[in-house]
Amino acid sequence: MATLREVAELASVSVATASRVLNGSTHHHPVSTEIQAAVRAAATTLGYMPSAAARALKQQRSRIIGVIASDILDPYFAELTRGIEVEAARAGYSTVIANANRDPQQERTKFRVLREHRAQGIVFCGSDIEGASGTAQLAREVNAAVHQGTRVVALAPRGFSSTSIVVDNATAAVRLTEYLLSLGHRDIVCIGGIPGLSAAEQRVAGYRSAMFQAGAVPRVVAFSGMTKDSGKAAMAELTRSARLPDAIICTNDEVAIGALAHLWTNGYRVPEDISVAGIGGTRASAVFGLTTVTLPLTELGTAAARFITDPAAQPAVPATPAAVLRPGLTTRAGSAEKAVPEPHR
Amino acid sequence: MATLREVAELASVSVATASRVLNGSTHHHPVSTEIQAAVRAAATTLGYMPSAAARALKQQRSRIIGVIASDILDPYFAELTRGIEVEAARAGYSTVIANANRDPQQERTKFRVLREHRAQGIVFCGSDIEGASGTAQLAREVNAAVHQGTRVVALAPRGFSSTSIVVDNATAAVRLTEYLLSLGHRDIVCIGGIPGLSAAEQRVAGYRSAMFQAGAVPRVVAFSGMTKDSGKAAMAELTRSARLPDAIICTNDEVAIGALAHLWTNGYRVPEDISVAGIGGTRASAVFGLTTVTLPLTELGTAAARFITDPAAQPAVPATPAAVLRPGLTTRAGSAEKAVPEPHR
DNA sequence: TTGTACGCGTTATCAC
DNA sequence: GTGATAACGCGTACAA
Repeated sequence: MATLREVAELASVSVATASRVLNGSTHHHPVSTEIQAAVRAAATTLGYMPSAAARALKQQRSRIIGVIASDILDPYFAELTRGIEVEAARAGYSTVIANANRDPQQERTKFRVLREHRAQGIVFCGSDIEGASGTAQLAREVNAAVHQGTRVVALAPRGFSSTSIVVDNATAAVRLTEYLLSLGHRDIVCIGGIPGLSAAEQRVAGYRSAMFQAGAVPRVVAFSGMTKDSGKAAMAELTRSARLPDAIICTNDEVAIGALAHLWTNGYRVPEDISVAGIGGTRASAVFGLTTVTLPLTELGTAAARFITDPAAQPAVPATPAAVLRPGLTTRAGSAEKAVPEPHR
Repeated sequence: MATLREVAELASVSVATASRVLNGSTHHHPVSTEIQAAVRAAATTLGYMPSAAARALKQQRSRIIGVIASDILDPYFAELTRGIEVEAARAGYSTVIANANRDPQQERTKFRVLREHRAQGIVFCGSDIEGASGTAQLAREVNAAVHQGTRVVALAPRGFSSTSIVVDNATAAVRLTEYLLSLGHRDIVCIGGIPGLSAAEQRVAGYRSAMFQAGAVPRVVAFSGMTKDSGKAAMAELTRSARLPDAIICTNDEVAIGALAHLWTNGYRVPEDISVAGIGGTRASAVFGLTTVTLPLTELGTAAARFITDPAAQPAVPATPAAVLRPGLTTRAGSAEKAVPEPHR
């Protein structure tokens, strides 16, 4: 690939001039029109493309935002990622997305690579798994990086000392459970998600506390995953048992959609036979008319990106946008059929 | 961030020695055990992290694979991306994923950024939109890059001269249509997708030709998008019309799932009232038991990544894996209820 | 076994 | 307005 030097030679000017024309501040450092034309022509014929590596080396910064997504196949993270990406592009930054497959070891690797590339900031999408092999080491490494000045943002509960922009998962689950109780449901079962996953645990805890509060008996099943597949499997298990519960609360929308898939493809009617609800508010949930708590995914991503790109926002941590209960078609219609804003923090 | 020089100074050795220790070329260039320990200790205390920029500049290669995804929210591309990423990581490469939002202008921008970073190869996930503003320019730029030696792989039909690993969309649609006809359906409607999108057009063309072949009348509706939302909207439109068709063929799984969402949430029974089929074979399609043509997404991604990471595969273009018809629960059970392998190319 | 010195492509600081 | 030239951090011939 052609270098600046070659362009300069072809245009019979110095590299400095070529640099000024092609990458630089012609405004602060005027170059005559003819020479500008000559340089541009040379660049075109040579197919010149500036080297990001050389520029980063010289300027000591990268204009790169690193994103470590727990599972890029989960629309929850895909939407977060998209929010980050849009805002980053607006500010002239490139986004590097790395998929960690919910594996702390992979998170560590990706984190290291991103740091080697001198990413200006690194965003973690997805919470940690307590006790998983590598979680503690990752936390140590992140803490060290933060201490060194790297900007790290967590968009989910994390056991390290980064900036965090996190919704209140427990409260979201409480509101959702209260809503289902208000519809007259008592036998409400919760499908659990991944054991140890902080966000899931918080949601389950919220469900439990709301059930206790109402004098109802909580029942949590199927700590098996956060995907449609695991939701479907959990629902299949439940339908095999003697009596169907009144309602199902799932730790996220994907699990809920998986549960719906099982019910629909097996002749059950929702919500007549059973109510189903999720947490997240992904686009998919809207398509299925799922009752859920919408978390402001795009806004979370935007806030994270802005925190990294905006040098002025140095100490200020962006406020967490509110989660909102969105009643849908998958729960029996009730009297409390209105959106309940949930401010917090 | 600490540099190699600082590490060397702290360990009282030369930068050359420090480099040898920290980059593991110790095998070809032995360093005494004590000095190794000293260097490593210094690196740890200083929190040394090698600069990818400096290394790339020196070594003239990046170990980066760039991926330009048409729509990261579409699981089709997410699965492709994941396939690329896994194989890339296996070979010690980092994957940079860029989302183009189906916009040729954004594709151009991302492509340029990836080239500036001297990505060793760039993979396009998603086909082009004929006639869209920017498509022609993008093609010109890609052709120039290819001509210059950049490895570009397209995983969907594209109007430029890159390597391409593409499934035969037309044949996939033909097989699917023939299958529905074999079930006794005659009034089969096709939901079209995005106008001008090559992959969608090819699939629609396959549907049309199979219908003509059987003496049936093709009807294509709703060229509005490739998302669940657009599938749902198209289905809503169809259910408003006088008579429901026998079956629906959708250009991709997302649209089909959107159609199913409308049917299920409005009391229709599938496949009793109407059959629905998609193309793609994403995980989501399996969860819903959708009849579809499975395209080997992971394999496509793997092949693309391997083509880029493996220098030996210089001229050889990987063979395209086969697409397979997968009858599901969303089409009336018939006599031809077996998977039909579809070899091609 | 260890050290010296050069260059990768770019930008910034000078001088002219 | 334009041109030399010195870094930026690293890897690697080559020398010792």
